[in-house]
Amino acid sequence: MLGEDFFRKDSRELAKDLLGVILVHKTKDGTTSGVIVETESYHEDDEASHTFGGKTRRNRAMFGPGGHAYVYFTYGMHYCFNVVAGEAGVGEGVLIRALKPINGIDLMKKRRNKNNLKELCNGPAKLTQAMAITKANYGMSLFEGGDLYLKPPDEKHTFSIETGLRIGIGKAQEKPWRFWISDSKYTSR
DNA sequence: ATGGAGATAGTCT
DNA sequence: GACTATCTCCATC
Repeated sequence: MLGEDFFRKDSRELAKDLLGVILVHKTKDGTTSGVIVETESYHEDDEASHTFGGKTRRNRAMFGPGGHAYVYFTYGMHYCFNVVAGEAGVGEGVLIRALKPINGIDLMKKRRNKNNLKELCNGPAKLTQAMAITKANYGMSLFEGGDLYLKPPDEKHTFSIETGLRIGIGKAQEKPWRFWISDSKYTSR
């Protein structure tokens, strides 16, 4: 499992470091996991960030210390999962946008009601559905032995990282703060 | 392959 | 009361 220090860095740096990392969630129905292949960074100076206007009830987890989960509910039906970055007091984090499924694929198919492997986790709200991440995971630590955690890749594999414009936001779209593994077939677009 | 509308509810002004 | 860090379905090309 990745330790606390891994998360104590700038959100843009963390967004790149999270690519290739494995996200694991254990539930009573089984365990699901996948390789992170697409991320987006958000911080306080970013007009599009939930933390841009300061601390509120909804975003308070992002102002906590790095390595915790920030889960938000949006569009009346979707959850999205973020990894909080940096030091306590700074509101920054990384949105996990897409995964390559590894374990618990049958469970993911059942939860998503889809059979195509590429359709299971190729979007921020899709992966939370496939892995059963909800507001119950809000604020949870990702490095203290809980059911939701991150671990380094099994094997050292090399890949190149591409950077580009963010997706699905109204403000500050022009900021190149989306990162993905360039040859992955499991990204959101 | 691409595009638009609708669903649906929590959060903030 | 408006907006949303989205997805799915159905239309048309």
